[in-house]
Amino acid sequence: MSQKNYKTLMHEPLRLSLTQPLQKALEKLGVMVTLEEIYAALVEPPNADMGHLAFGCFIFAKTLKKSPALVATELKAALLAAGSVDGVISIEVAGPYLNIKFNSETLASNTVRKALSSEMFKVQMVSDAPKTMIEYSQPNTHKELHVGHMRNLCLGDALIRLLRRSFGADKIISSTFPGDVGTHVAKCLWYIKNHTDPDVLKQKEADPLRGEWLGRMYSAANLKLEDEEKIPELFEKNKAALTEILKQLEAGSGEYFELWKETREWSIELMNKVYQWAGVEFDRWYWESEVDAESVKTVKKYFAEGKLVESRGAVGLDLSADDLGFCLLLKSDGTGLYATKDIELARRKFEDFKIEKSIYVVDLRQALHFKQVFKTLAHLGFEQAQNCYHLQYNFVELPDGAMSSRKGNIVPLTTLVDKMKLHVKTQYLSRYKDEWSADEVETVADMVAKGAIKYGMIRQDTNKKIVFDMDEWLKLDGESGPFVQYSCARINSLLKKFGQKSWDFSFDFKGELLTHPSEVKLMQHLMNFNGTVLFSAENYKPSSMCTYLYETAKKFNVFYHDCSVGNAESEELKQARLALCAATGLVLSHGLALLGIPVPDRM
RNA sequence: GCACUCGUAGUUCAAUGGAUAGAAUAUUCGGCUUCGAACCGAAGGGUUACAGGUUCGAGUCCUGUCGAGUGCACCA
Repeated sequence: MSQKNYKTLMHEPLRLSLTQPLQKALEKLGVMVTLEEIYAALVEPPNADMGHLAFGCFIFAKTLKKSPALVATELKAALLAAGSVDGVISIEVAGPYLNIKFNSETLASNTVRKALSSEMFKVQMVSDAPKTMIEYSQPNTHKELHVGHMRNLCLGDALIRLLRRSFGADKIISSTFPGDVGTHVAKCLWYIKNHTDPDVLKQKEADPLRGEWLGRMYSAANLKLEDEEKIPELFEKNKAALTEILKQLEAGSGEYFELWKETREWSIELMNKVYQWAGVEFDRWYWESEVDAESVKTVKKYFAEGKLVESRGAVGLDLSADDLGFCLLLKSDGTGLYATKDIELARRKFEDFKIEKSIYVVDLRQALHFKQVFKTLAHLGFEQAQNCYHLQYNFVELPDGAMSSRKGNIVPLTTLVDKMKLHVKTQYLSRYKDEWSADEVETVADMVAKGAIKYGMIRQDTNKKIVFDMDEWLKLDGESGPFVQYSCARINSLLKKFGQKSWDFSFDFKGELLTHPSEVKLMQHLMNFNGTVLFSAENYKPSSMCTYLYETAKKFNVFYHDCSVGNAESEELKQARLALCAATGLVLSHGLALLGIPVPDRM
């Protein structure tokens, strides 16, 4: 991982409230520790019955030459001797830990009230954040988008949102790098010109699904070419044809260039359609066709400056000292490669946006490629190279093996979305068919489908592959996006039932109201919202956010089961519980928004 | 051959070097005349692949072994 070149701030109020008393007590024991170190050592106990926060005494054991358990005992005594800490009702020694409990009023005013006032969602968590670009979604034109692309898209989008919240929106720039040139394009165009009825092509010009059709033509082209490969005569003929197409594309003229210009748009339409559905926007689109020619010039310039070497008639950089082999940048025929383009692209990113940090969301097959590129960039004198990071993720596979648009055995994105929506409508929303308008059913089905697909793509650690099984994906019980959305819908209907128009209302917490264990556990968990956001962003792990939201929803459902709002013992308690519901709703909806998942009013 | 990633319950997955390794799913049992059952509760299910090492402490870090996947010079 790249080095940390920013400062994290102490942002969580309850932890913060303990840092000074702990620092003073530790000072009495003869240990000097910064507030930041204490803040970092305040962790969550294994369960809320033990305490709401725990302080581990391991780090001082060595300096004091005492066992951590003894330090804990002495620290408790020192804390008590200094007087009571605001809001703290008990401090228990449990082995090396100090388990600390707060009263409900303190818990509530630092979680529920801060959520209701929106303060929780605005607090600054980082200072001096580096200007960072995240590149994600690098689809090829002339190929169909499938569920594998979705993992990249969901991951990248969630990361952008989490980073913007944690580091500041103005520091984060999103970009995409679609592949609109290359042999895959040539193959597709070859097939259309030579093996498709011109009338069909004409018809496609008016077909809203022409982007999808183009992708299928690419698969057909591959099958055809593989088929004809066996016949030497045809093999040579096709090879010559593809070379001619590539030549026309490079020259920027000819019938294939014209066809490329038109069909390229069809693919872009499809991309835009998907991005719009997913709620994804890019600050900058870098096209492969745009850096292609320039990248060769750039590399030639570096070669002329003596920064690159010649080897076996080609140009590149020998990285064998770093166990990275040879980074090839100019083929012996003088043309560039993938790495050539990435060098030029990186240069532009650094210079166009003055970024200090660059993240690439690309699958793990490119691990060596990016190591070579980053090393080469460093060699060429780019200081930012040390802050380049390849966020790799594993593929989405089918139960019977890898997906390949070349072979045509893919699950198109549209198929997954359509099946998911249909499933939600028939299995769940059909019960409202007399109550809801058809429009609402459609809108809600779409939102729930988004919740299921995005959550499913993000929840898993990036290094683990996802085996895509449609039947499994359609099961929406248990840990899933819709589970979290459902909890929001429940909260919404509760608030409506008891007269609150929205989740935004204020409530003044006084006295011990939310004391039921399920209420306390829920509040204790709400306390960790920002910490989880920051953790997810810093470690590029949107999956942690999924887990957090699932647990929040789970704890809410337990509270909902255990504590009645309508039949609360007093009006005060009822209001307090409503406030807790509303705060939970806000945390869930803000959290889902950070994953790009919408929240339906009801479902 | 070398490099990278992974190996945790029947299955799919969690777990900043920290307390008794947690969820979901499947199985079995229980809970709607009740604020939404897309929910809640209970039970069983584990030698964290294996062997060493580092330390107060290892699923996590290091070394080795085994297994799975992916890369490794003119494709992107």
